Amino acid sequence: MGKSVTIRDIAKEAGVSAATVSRFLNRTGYVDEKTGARIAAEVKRFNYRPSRIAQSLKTKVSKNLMMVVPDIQNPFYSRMANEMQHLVFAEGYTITLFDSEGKFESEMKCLALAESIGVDGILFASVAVHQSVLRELGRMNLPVVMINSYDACPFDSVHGVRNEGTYLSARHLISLGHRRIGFAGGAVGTAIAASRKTGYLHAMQEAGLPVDRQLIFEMDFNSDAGRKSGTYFSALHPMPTAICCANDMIALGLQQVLLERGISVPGDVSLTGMDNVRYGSVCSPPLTTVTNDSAAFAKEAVQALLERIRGTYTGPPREVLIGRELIVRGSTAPPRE
Amino acid sequence: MGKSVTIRDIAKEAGVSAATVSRFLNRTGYVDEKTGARIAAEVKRFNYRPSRIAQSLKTKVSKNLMMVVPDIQNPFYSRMANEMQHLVFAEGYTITLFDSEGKFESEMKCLALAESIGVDGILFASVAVHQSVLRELGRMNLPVVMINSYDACPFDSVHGVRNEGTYLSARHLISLGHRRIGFAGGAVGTAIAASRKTGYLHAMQEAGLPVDRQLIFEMDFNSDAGRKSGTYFSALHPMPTAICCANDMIALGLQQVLLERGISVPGDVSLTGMDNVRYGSVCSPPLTTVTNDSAAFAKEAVQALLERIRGTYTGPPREVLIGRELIVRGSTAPPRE
DNA sequence: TACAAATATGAAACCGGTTACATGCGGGGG
DNA sequence: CCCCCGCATGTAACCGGTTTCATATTTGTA
Repeated sequence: MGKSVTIRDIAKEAGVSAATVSRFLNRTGYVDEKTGARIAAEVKRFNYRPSRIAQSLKTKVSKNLMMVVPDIQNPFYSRMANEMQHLVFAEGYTITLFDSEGKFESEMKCLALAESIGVDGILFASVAVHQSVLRELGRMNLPVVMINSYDACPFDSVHGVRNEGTYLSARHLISLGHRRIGFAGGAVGTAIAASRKTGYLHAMQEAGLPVDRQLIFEMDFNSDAGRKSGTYFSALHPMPTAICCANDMIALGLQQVLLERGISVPGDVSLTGMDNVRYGSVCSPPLTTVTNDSAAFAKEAVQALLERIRGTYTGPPREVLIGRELIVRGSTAPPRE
Repeated sequence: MGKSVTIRDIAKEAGVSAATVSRFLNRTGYVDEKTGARIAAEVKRFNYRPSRIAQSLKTKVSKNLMMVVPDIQNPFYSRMANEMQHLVFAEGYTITLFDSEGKFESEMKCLALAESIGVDGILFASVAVHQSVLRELGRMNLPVVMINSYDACPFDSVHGVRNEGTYLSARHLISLGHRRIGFAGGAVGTAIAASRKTGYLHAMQEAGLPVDRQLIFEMDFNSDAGRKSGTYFSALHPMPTAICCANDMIALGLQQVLLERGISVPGDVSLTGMDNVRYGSVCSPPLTTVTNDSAAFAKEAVQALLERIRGTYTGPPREVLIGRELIVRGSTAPPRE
């Protein structure tokens, strides 16, 4: 940081007191037009910028938010981060980035950090919210918005409509005529993985289709897990004619294994993902998927948080649901007769 | 932020002065063991954390760095961001994220912001560094590390070996026996795009192969541009037997168009990318590419910056080069006879 | 034994803003 | 003519730490 020109320097140059400069800059209280012009000139001349740190100390408002994500490399979160940063910047806030890697110990550390650096609020995205995290958040008594965590919590939250994503993609497969539909799930034990599995089961039951436990393979939300599930499904026989994946990364990994083994997509097996990551549309065949509109998540979360911070809204916790949409691309087709 | 327990609260409870508490917590100056124990107990009891803001105001050290990236959604940068955040956190620093979208006006705004919030240093990644940005950075007199910007600058910098990436991939294509090799380039006018084109040209000339201007298509660093270049190249005849792309996103877009048109990869056309983004390995065929080790970028940049901040190094600007490696996967093969 | 050095602590100033309070001046209403 | 109010500005305290300086006690040593 180093030292820089202070409000008293400006005051001296303009021949007024620091209080007057402050009043002028913040448009709080009266200041003569002539005086203001002099101050403005000195501010410009010295390129003076008030120290946010000094301001924060006095006003107890840091204009800084903490953003916690489980994996900034995941396109869903990096998109969200991008959007959030721009939104809050427009409102004069900065964002301190913290990547928890989904580990609850890191989340705890990050809360301690948030407290010591003094943020005005927290945008908290987590795949599985631990009780002690909730307790700590409660104790801190800070505005918080929980993102994409399906666990119940006493804070404002924004997430996708529960179970909807895989419900939409599975229903799409069913409507194409598939009956033996597999499911490649995410990390067992997380609320989000459970929700995605439920969507699939719901679609199956609604259509009166039997659920074969052999056709369900659960592991994790990344492409490695997708490859493993590809190995699993391609060893089955008969293979399912379609596989509903809990997210795009799984689907991409799975697709790669199928293609390696000469199993055609969607000729032999149809595939659906979920999240609509950028790369799904660039693959061959491009992946049928369901949107998970991170920009909308960002917008709602930021808005809710700022309303809390500003006190515009003080009621009970609100839950914002982000709708989803099926995007049909090349990886799905009717089953071969 | 709101109000919280202060050092004087702790001091009062422990029956000492604030100065003693400060000395104890920072291990600066003498403090009796018994007294220390009492202080420690109160700190624990009240869950006291010193206010970073107050500390910063007095010490002029914010323990906060600004990270500027042109596109946090680009896997190269999100990986880098992830790595950087963890590295600096381990050293007690936080990161304020700023996404400039590659726009120089945003970069300027961000520097003003950096100055007012008072950061200890800047990790500055940019695809094309504008003169006024350099001037502003110079004026600010802050530790800076420039990342991946090939433009000359008076700061520490870390970037890939100039021209190396596409040189490696083009040479690989040549060694497979290709002679008509196309090039799909990035945004004309940026130093990085120029460097990648140069690598390709260098490999061609070294091998004594003619450079056909028809086989060079330059546009941008994303998959849309890749699709456009796919349209361009597939309309050519004869088509090149291989195309060297300036990055993976271009290659993925290009590959998609080729496959849509029934042009086989690598049967009809071999394809190389560059950056080794996660998704390249999941596509089919998986993409032959060149690493651009963002974790290494992060490590070197953070280390250089911290050395400047700590004054461990005070010499002239240093340039760290990150080596690259060819990764041969399924998208390249010898040309069909 | 006496004096210097080491140990232990507190008072108060300071960092750079904001803000409550005091003050002075000019004009309008009674 | 006096009083009160709106305007304009200054003084000083304050936010929560750190740090300098002073002071007191203990320890070490000549």
